[in-house]
Amino acid sequence: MTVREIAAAAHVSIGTVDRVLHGRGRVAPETRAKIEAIIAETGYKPNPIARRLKLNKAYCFAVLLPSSTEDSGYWKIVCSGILKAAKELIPFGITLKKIEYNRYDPDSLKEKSRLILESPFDGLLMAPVLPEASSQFLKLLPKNFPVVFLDAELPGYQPLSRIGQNAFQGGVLAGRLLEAFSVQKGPYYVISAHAGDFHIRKRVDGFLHYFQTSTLSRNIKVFECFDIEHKETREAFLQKTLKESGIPGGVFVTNASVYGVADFLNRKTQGHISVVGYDLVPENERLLREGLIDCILSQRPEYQGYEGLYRLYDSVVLERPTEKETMVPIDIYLRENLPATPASQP
Amino acid sequence: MTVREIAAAAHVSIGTVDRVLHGRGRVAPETRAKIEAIIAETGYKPNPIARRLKLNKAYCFAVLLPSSTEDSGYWKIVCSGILKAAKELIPFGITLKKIEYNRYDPDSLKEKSRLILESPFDGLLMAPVLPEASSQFLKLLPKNFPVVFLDAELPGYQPLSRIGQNAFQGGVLAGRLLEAFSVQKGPYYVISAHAGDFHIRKRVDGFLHYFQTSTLSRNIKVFECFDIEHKETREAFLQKTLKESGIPGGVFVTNASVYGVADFLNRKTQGHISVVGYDLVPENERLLREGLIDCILSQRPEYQGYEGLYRLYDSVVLERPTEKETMVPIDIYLRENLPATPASQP
DNA sequence: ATACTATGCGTGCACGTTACCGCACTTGTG
DNA sequence: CACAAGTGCGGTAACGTGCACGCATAGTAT
Repeated sequence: MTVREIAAAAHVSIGTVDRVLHGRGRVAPETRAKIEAIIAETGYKPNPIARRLKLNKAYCFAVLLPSSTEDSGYWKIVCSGILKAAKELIPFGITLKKIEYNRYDPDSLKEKSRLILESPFDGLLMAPVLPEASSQFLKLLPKNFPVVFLDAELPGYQPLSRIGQNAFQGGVLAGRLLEAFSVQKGPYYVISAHAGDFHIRKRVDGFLHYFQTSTLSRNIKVFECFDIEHKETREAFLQKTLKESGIPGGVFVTNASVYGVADFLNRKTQGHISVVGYDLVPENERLLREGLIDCILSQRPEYQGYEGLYRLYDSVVLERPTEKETMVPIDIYLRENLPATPASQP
Repeated sequence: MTVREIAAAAHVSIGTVDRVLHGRGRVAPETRAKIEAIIAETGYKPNPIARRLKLNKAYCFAVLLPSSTEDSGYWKIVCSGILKAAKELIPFGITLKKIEYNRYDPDSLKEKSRLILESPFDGLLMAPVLPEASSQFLKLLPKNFPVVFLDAELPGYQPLSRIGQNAFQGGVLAGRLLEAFSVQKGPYYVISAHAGDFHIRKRVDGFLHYFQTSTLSRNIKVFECFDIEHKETREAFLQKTLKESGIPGGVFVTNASVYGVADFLNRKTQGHISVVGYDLVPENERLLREGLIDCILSQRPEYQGYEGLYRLYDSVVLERPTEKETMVPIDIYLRENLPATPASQP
């Protein structure tokens, strides 16, 4: 079905059909009704290809993520997914305006926000890990501006779409896996960075919940380590913790910084302490392969980035309805299912 | 960059540029050289949107899968992914010709192949689970005809693309997980259906390999159960096996039929026997939730179908290069990370 | 000299949509 | 009655590509 066919069926010109379709200009009520009837009846949808060709508009999407080097390289993986999608979308007129901020510094986000607002853009892909600064920034955007959230959420703000994970359930699963893989059952330590983050808190809650509901009763201690990515700080913290609280049967680290903890615990102490952590960043993958980490939970960061940009494209360019919220499955990685492991036997 | 711009730069008309681009008609050598230089220099790529609009060709892709009801509904999930992609691709002129065959009957595949060949099609998406019949069918297609394989592979045939999993590694992982989750360590039974299938054999090999290389020495027995999807046959087989070989500490079922085994073992016998199996079909999901199955390995069937159709689209319609082989990660599902589990706490 | 062919290239239409211009005709106003 | 303003609608030029038709010019044969 084309505008031309509709025009023929209604005995009018395509110009008139166009006016009905786009609500511009004036059309006699009866003509309008006739055309609308034909449109409804035939289920006409404008050909997106012709549409794109004619409009020939370039779209610019802003991408606002924490720095690639932060969170142990987690955001770099998200970014690679975004760039993969962006590359595919080049012929369709999509360009990116990518800006990184410092996730430890709300002022950095504010500054970068200003930078973003300087030039116009048609959609925003962001990870709202700094709730307040993010909220403030979003207030500056027009109402219903297309925004896609990755990873985190922002209570009170309803974006076009959100891609993330059930963090509470991730914590529950971490509990289950730590219990399954640890040789010495408890005590378990939870080591948490970014404890202010909404979804990090949820992970801790989930972990505790697992041991509260199961018949197992384990001694669990929750610690918070500031600046966990900094080696000296981290090791001093671990040293102190082990000294004061003793050696645990297992440890759950709530984010991608688990490799530093596992490295310290399983290289510097005797025996093996089971370690479960989050996110398959390269360092974690290495330690998992070496057996210093037992298990990594993951939230498909590359997929999140890739899919996130496509959501914007679908919604803004193709004007298709998009899923409001997608929960990414919680992936479990052991040494045995690391991606691209050269199989021991082909 | 457009043909018109190239034409202007070379001081010729777009017709001449077109002849150079498509190698049709005659062009003076020096004119050709000049145009080719400009093309190379500017990295001109025809606008895929304008191209599609002009060509306005309808494409038909054939889909050849085992019946949706076979393999405990596994193929239905694959299919849902394919249909999701097909729906998205409707505005781009893609239609499907979907034909199911009986995976237990090579003659059925032969018959359906004939049916497919009756009308023309531009690409083929298939799961070559019946190696010989599949090979014979593929011989009838033109050389370099675009074919995408899902799930299985066909030694000796190089398709446009293949999406599948490292089956051997899946078996290794199954060994690791059964060992982790079983209360009573061994003996372990492997129950295998479709033992003739290439990748099912690989799973068994991987499982055995895990216990050969690890320091654990477990008693492992491999059984084959024909017609495992049929309840009476299955239960008779299990009855007999338990009687002759005793109660195992854990069981690995090499395909989606694991729910029937788990149901029998953990509902009809005392205590809990750990069960690890393959593929998150609805029945397996239910038993995992109920705790009768401990762990399910999965190969993202929906993604495989979705991605498979997009590979054909990318290659045939957009004429983009496609990845030759993609290994899907081996997903691990426990009760705690089942998709869309309503979280115990929001 | 005329007719004919080969060569190299320009031109125009089509794909379906959008956006705008402006023509007829009606109605209002003095 | 003249003129202006308002109303409804037709026509058409792009967007960039693909494809076919056909026009000049030059070379060759009759």
